[in-house]
Amino acid sequence: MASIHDVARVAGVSISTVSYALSGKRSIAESTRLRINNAVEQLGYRPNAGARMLAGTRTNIFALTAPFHAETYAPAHMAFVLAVAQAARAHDYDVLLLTQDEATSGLRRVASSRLVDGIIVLDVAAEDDRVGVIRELGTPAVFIGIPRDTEGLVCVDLDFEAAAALAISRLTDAGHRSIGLIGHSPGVYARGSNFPPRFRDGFFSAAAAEGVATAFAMPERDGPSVRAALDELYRTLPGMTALVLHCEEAVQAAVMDILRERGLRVPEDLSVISACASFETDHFEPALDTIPLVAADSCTRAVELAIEQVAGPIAPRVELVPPRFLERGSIAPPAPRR
Amino acid sequence: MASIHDVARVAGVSISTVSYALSGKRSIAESTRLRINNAVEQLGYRPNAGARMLAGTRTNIFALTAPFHAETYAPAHMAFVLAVAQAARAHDYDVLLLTQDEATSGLRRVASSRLVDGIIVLDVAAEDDRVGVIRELGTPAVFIGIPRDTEGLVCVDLDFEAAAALAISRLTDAGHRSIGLIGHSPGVYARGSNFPPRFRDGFFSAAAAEGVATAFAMPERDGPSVRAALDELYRTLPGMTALVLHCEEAVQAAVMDILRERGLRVPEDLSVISACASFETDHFEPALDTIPLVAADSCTRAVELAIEQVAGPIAPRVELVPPRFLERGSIAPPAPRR
DNA sequence: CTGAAAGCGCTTACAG
DNA sequence: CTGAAAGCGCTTACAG
Repeated sequence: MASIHDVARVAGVSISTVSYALSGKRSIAESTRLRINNAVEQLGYRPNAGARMLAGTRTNIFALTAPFHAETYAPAHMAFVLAVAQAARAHDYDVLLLTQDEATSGLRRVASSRLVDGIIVLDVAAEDDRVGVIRELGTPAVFIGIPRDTEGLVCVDLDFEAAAALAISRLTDAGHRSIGLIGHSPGVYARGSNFPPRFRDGFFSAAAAEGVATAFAMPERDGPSVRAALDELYRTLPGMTALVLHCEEAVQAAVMDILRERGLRVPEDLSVISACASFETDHFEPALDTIPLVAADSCTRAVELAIEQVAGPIAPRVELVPPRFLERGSIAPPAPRR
Repeated sequence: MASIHDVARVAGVSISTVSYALSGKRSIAESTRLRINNAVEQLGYRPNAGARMLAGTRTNIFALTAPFHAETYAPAHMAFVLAVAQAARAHDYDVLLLTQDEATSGLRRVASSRLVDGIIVLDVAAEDDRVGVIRELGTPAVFIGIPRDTEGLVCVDLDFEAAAALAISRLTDAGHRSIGLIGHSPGVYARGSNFPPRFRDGFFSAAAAEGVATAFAMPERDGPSVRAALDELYRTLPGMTALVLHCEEAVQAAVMDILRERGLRVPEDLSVISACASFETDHFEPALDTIPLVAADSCTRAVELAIEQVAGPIAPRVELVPPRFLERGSIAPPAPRR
């Protein structure tokens, strides 16, 4: 494997000139740069990663801690993992994957061995063991999600409260006064994941502010459970004219199937919004108005903030990404009572 | 951050003794070892990762190339990614995640910069660009999956052909002579992923060898498409008494729903086997006999083979993991024709 | 059982 | 615009 000495010899310069030419950290005569580039090309030279880490001030690796539990919804989880990896690569960073059985010890290990420059934290729980470890380590870190105590932390996330309020306001604008919410399974809330309660609470408080009647159900992902959830909503809210879905793709699909099966038309008989889903919602029949959870939005910003921290300390903060609304025609004025 | 020199000073020994004490590569007097361990503890010493990479012969990092496409089934993909990460950690290896937009260039980058000791390849296509790059690089690599041309490669995978044959033989043992197969969506086969055709072809050839009548359908994941697939199977195979499912969880769930809805009892009216699924199948009603795709099996073995290769070249090979059968009572003798 | 020293391949002040 | 050299923090022959 060619080293920087080989390149220097072939190009007829010193190794420091090669290093500076490649890093761009000082100006190099055009002719010199050309000879160096030719030598690099000819030898297939790539700087040794270990030597760079040791001599330089950074490793160009971020740790990604993304615990995966029984309740984790794989497609959304995957979308965030990939979005982090892609955002990192855009800044010449690689991503080291840490698993849940090493959640806190893995952070200690990679940070104190200087294997990584910083940490991106996914799947944040309200009470999250990783918070304490990261405070203690002092390593640059960004949370994608919001723990209960954000003291001293840098956090980025979709504004789930605002997303819920946006759903409510779109529906009230159309005249709806009785709105149901289908959330995740009870296990997801019990697990302590940070965003489902944020959406739920945002939903209830926005609805209360508007004086709107609400009902809430948390089905499991099987058909019978979804059917029961819909029954429950109609029972507690007989005049329900609109429905907000904040749940997995399979559950949303099941809801649409069941509505169709019962002859309930969307939006004529029921207006429906899909909120904070990380999957496409335009293949539903009909396509649903959606407030998307765009993994790339939060992850791109998280990587930027991590890189800022590598350069030097920044002020702790909680950055909320404003929700967007994609209109597809699944909202209509409420039908007269049947 | 404490260095090996600090440890040596506190313990009153040379740095080489510290290094050997920690690596266990030569015997150390009990009293010396104790002083060193105390110093390590007291200083919170962790060897610098970059220095180890540079001075040592290995980085203790594997690259994991796991491209993710529109057709990728996230839960299975995730299961394999995690299984690789866990298996790697069990051997003190970390995992660097490579994304699809850098599939081949990323391999070149991490291998020739000596950032990783080897490569684990997931989501292998029959014709896979990564095969050529890996042959050319000569870096230790293990494919989890089997490309068309395995010349010079080390591959591990579940024996999908044997799994299909096992499904057929269990059903023929019970007396079935007309067996349907519900496979993945056509896009999965078109994408060139290696295992779906292996299962399908194994199914057809085992059935042919037994003189069994077959039918095959490839639904999309929506309810209507699954319904149509079942209709198609019953139309082409009116005497169908058994069904093999080799498809996503949502599709398997939909099949069970539709059977129930049509009053078809499992196993009394139809025997069903779930084959090569990486998710649990015991929550179905009834629980299904299953030939599981156990991510940990292939991934553990893949990591072992990668580590062997780091120590020195090994013979190219294709290792097939034999399928297992989990009996749960969803097979019965065929019912008399209705 | 232990130590002194070379060397891994870079980066970056220091010097001109 | 360029070079000689120190140093990053380890591992590992070499020597005793």
